[in-house]
Amino acid sequence: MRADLSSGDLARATGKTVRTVRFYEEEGILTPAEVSNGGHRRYTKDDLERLRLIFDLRELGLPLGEIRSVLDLRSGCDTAAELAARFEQVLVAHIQQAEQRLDRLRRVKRELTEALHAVQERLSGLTHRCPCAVAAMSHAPRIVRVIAKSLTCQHGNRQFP
Amino acid sequence: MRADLSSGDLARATGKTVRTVRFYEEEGILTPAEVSNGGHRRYTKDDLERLRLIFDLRELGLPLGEIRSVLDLRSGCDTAAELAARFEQVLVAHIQQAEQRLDRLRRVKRELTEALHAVQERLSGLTHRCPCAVAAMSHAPRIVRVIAKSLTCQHGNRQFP
DNA sequence: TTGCTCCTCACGTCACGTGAGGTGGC
DNA sequence: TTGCTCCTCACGTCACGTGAGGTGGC
Repeated sequence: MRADLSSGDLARATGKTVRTVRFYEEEGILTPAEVSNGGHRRYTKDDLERLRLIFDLRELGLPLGEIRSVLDLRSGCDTAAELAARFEQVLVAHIQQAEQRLDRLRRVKRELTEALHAVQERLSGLTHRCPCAVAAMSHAPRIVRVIAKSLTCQHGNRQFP
Repeated sequence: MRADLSSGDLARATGKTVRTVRFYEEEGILTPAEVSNGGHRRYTKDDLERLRLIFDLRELGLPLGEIRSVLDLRSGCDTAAELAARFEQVLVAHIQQAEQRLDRLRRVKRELTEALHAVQERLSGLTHRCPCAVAAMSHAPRIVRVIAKSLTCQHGNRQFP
């Protein structure tokens, strides 16, 4: 397999920086396939795939140490069967991590969306063109309540400028 | 409103550490409602809500600087209408952020799930009880391909121990 | 009075970012 | 030969973690 990708190519292909690629090398999780006489690194398509996997696992919130142990799954396994079992174990654990993150993110997105709708509905009425009116709603979304605490208007008991 | 929550209460209620709460105070985004004579902080229920919002926005990947500007939305707005407009703008932007994160996470989770199924299916057959057999599949999931690169077995051209 | 919690420094860490100054390669 | 990319230090930063040593409050 040809090693014809530079560190800049990896950075462009993944949307990250050259520094990040270099840092992963310092941490021992992505070694270039070749290094030229002048010190320029050369990577293969497989290295790019490995890098993409690293970013995927980072997206799940895994620290580099855990990612290293996933990538090094083989060492520490004496038989193919043991490797297969550990592989399955790792996959199940990280799918769970992904689910938990997804649940939290979905909840946050739902709250923000509810806030947006509440703000848009209330502000389309002409009577109260101030967010404090939205905050006064029963069951106003959290972000509306919190932002409203740090402000007031003529309808409240403090003054909005 | 009674300020009867300690920093430890906030930590317990959110599942984070006291140090994090203190750090947010250092950064000026969560000030205790009261401080006792002996220096002990006291927070209200509203402070807890504010803290929860901060964690929600952190979940979206917002840095503390941006969170500060969201919480300080009021300052810099001269009229209620301007505040409402900015509020809407911020909500739309952060809902988009959440969608992008959700998309990436869903993709990663799907890949891990496909990998798990591939590993389980292939390994239930008795012919090839080694993950290298899974990696040989057409369109094997990325994590399988990458892990397989750093290992081999009797079926490959290198040796699995 | 006894614990448990809380306090204040202050240094450590993780995952990079950001120049400064110099060289390689199509 | 001229740029553009890549290189190596090396210090900075962001969001906390982690003790050490001391005090507060039900």
